[in-house]
Amino acid sequence: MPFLIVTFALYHYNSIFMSVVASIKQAAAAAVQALYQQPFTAADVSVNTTKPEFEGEYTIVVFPFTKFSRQKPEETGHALGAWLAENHPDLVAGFNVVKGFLNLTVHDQFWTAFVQDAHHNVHVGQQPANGKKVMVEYSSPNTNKPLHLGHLRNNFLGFSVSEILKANGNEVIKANLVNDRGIHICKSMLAWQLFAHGDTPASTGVKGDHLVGDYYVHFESILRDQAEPIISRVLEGNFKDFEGEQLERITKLHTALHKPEVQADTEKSGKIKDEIKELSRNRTEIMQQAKIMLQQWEAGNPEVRALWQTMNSWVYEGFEKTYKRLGIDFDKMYFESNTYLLGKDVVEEGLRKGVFFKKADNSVWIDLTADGLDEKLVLRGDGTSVYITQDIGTARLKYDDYQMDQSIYVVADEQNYHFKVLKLIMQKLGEPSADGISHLSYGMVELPHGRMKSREGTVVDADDLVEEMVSTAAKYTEELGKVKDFSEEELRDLYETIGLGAMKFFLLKVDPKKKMVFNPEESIDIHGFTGPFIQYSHARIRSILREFSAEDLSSLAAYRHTGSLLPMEKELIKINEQFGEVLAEAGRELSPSVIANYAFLLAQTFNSFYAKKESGKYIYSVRDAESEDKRKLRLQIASLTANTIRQSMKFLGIRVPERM
RNA sequence: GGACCGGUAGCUCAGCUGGAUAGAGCAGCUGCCUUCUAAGCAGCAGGUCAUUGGUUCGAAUCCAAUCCGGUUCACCA
Repeated sequence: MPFLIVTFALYHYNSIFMSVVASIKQAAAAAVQALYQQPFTAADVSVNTTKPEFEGEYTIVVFPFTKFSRQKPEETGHALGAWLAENHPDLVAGFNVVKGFLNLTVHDQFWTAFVQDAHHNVHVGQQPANGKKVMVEYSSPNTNKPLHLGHLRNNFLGFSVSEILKANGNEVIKANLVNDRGIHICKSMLAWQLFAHGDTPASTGVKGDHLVGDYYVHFESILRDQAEPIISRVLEGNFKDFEGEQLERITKLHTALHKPEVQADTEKSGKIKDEIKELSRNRTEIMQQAKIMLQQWEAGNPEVRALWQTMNSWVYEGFEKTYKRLGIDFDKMYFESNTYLLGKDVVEEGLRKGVFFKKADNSVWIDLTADGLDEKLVLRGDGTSVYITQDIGTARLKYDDYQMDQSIYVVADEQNYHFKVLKLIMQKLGEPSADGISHLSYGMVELPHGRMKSREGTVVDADDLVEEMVSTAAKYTEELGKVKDFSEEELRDLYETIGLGAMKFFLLKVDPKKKMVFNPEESIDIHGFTGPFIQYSHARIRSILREFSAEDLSSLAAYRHTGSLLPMEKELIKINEQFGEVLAEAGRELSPSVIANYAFLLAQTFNSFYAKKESGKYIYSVRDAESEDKRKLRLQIASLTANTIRQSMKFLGIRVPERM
């Protein structure tokens, strides 16, 4: 019979302990093997938390066992419960069976041992190193404009997932692939050249990324002005702005637009109009100039390169400030100006291997129709790269740099198709990095009135938003007046902690794959399922602990409660004990929202514990506990809860204050 | 049209590897500050889990079909 490792000795914070749920599962699997000689593993056992109306903490569903027990569910439950109570008396103190559910009462000693060892353990719930290396690429901004709301979800997700993976024992490399070249930055450069009269961040006092972004906006407005007459000419049937292939295309579009079936279909006609717009924009003088500038950049024109260097450096200075304020960091920066030519050699190899094929115009393709996708271009006829070519090359570069087991791309769900294709191509090429590629796809952040559109000026700027969140936090805090003795510096730090906490929590509490609506009023809320609620709960616990001396608190490490536990004492310890499982699940699912939900439950449970009143008395009072033993136990529980809240928020990238 | 994602309370979301009477927060309504921090707590009210069918001891959860919303299917990045 396989013996089980469920002893108190395991509860030492530098050793790996098994969670209660895992222990129960393993014990139950052993029970089934012993009682019914069935090969049953822990993973096959379904364990739930016991509903409050029944006695016990965890419940084993026994229906699956009745197949081979050949007994009624009740009888099977009793047999299983009796076996567990006899063979694991340390774990199972008692049981009852209701229909097909075996409710187990975990031995109080299990809980008290956990509190003793975990209450001051800053590594609670974490896993030791597992030897796996994971790269998380996130943020990946363009250098022509400042970060916006969409980037915030990306940044917080990427950072949080990285921290969660670290806590699960992985070595994590946080990477940022900056899109620092291309037509977009040339637009900013050109507009700056034409209109800035030499203005710099230093001369204007404008943050670098915003200054560059302002000229991008300037470019776009001029482009709009120049494109308008061309568009109207086209709509009137005057194509004098076009020649060659473009003329052919625009003529076709114009004809199509006037077909009655297209006129009736607003979606179709809208698409055609969009294409006409796009073609017209390309014919404007300013766009032509920008394109020339891009060619000069590619040819290495020293003046263009110098301007590019300068303006990018302004942007990086701005980004640096924003990242720092957000509490976001990276281990490795990649720049597209270094990677945009990569991938062509891989395509050559693929061509030789027969993974790709050439068309008559010399363009290179891959046929993915067998995989339910389309044919996909990987190299243009003139030998230049497309988006995916770069990504193929960059994937190889990253792997050459780090040989990681997994490479996670934090990118919005618009690009699901792209990453599916990328992984497939890498697999067909037999690249060692292929199987580790995964796309952490997240839904777009929308505003109450719809999607953000930069051309319509509905983009929410990240810096502005942070500023607004922080000042709102300041306003609330001042109204409550609880920290009047704080210094200027302490106050500023507190406002940052709360404002950013509210924003990060708001963006992380929802399942990443769901698109979300960003409602400014709700995101600033501090009540209910919010960051500040959890921060407040932490501050309150710290305030309780502050009543006790350092000696009092340090003596807790040697204390183990031996009496029985009251219901909410047990409940709180139980929830704290689940943190390890929660952290593991968040790692498996790459989902910070799992932790956000957990942290809220924990804070909420503590608040109930704190406020529980019977006949006018606070029955879980720490200070006025009914005995010295209970006082110590509750100090441990309070300390444990503050610790778990702090840790869980840390994995979301959110700080918790001592007072607020 | 194909592929992928979503549809759970008035609103925003948990729950989805099948388990007991579907949970939170917000908004609405009641109470509770001579309290270890009321940014809190306790309670009331609010549901055809998009629809239909199937699988089984058991379905919000799995399967199929349908309906609605989104994204995508560029020699843009």
